[in-house]
Amino acid sequence: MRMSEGVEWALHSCINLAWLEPGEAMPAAKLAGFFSLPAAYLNKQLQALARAGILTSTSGPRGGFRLARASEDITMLDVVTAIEGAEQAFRCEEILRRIPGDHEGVDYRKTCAISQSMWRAEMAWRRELAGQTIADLKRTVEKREPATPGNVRNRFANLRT
Amino acid sequence: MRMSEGVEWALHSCINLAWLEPGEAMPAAKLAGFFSLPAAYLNKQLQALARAGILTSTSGPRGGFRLARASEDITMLDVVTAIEGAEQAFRCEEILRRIPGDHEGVDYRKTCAISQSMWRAEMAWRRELAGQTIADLKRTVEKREPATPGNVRNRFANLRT
DNA sequence: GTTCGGTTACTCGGATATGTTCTGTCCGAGTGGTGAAGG
DNA sequence: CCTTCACCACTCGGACAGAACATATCCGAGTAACCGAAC
Repeated sequence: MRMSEGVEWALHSCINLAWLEPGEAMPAAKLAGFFSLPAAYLNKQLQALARAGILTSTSGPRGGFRLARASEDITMLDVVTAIEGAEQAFRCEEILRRIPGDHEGVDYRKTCAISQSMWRAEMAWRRELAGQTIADLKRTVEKREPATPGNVRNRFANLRT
Repeated sequence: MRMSEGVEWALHSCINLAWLEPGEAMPAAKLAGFFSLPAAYLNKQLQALARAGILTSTSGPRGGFRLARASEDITMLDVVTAIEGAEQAFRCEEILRRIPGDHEGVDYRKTCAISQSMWRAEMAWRRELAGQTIADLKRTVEKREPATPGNVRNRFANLRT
């Protein structure tokens, strides 16, 4: 069970976008250059965020990506779900159904004790992620390193390509 | 992010083992036959549980697998960890380190705000799983369907191969 | 000076390869039971 | 009848393929800025 590395990239990029001027767009190539990431692949992750309604994309010169809504309204869970998909990590295959007998009208994904416990655990995980927004992360960093927003904007301005 | 299907198999098999006579061993082929699973592949998962100290294995006739300790002392987290490995799902690649500057003595896996939040979420997930033992699952099923332990033993007795 | 239109550079978006992990299969090493032979 | 021993079926354990997914790359469609010419 391994989470895609794209989640880390997406979260960092969202925070960086939150530090830009409101309405300012940043192309994927620059967002990738910030962390020396492969541009085309980060682009793919950002597309997923756009499809999920977290970012909006603009084509052409001075285009790029920007946050589709306030950073207070984007949770970490939103980003994780956009990249990883909405499905649970544990997917009950209902192997109980493979025992001979009557399984009519039974959904073991809901009734199997194992499935229920796994679901509870996953909900606890989601609850934690849903309780943390991009704005929260931003605030945490700014409190520790107040110079960060300025540094980020500077680095973007000086990035070649 | 997808959890191995082997986790589901392993948990169901552990519960089945808990319903056997104390000290009774069950070969992988029968444990697999119970759910019509591929025997060799389930065997592989059970080997992982044995390596983790959850099961003990015996070779030769009348051999097989049995629980290495009381079902009260085997948590769902133990089983998940045995199959999936001990590593976190989210693995911080420390992309912050790829920004020019001084990163001497900094471990972003511990200090990065994103990594910390992901870690908290994962701990919440683990806490849930660690709070549920095989004995708990067993009790839940027995309460709903008291005939299950007998049915399971019967099915094992009548299984060919 | 203003407007219009063509050109151009830029950006996203999806289609296409490559590598890694999960899934599934196979066969050999070791083990304990079993049964026949001998005392 | 009891003991001994060789044989054999059984079981795990790890080595070996195939499928699915994540990673990485490339190129085309569309768009907005820009520049020059005409009015």
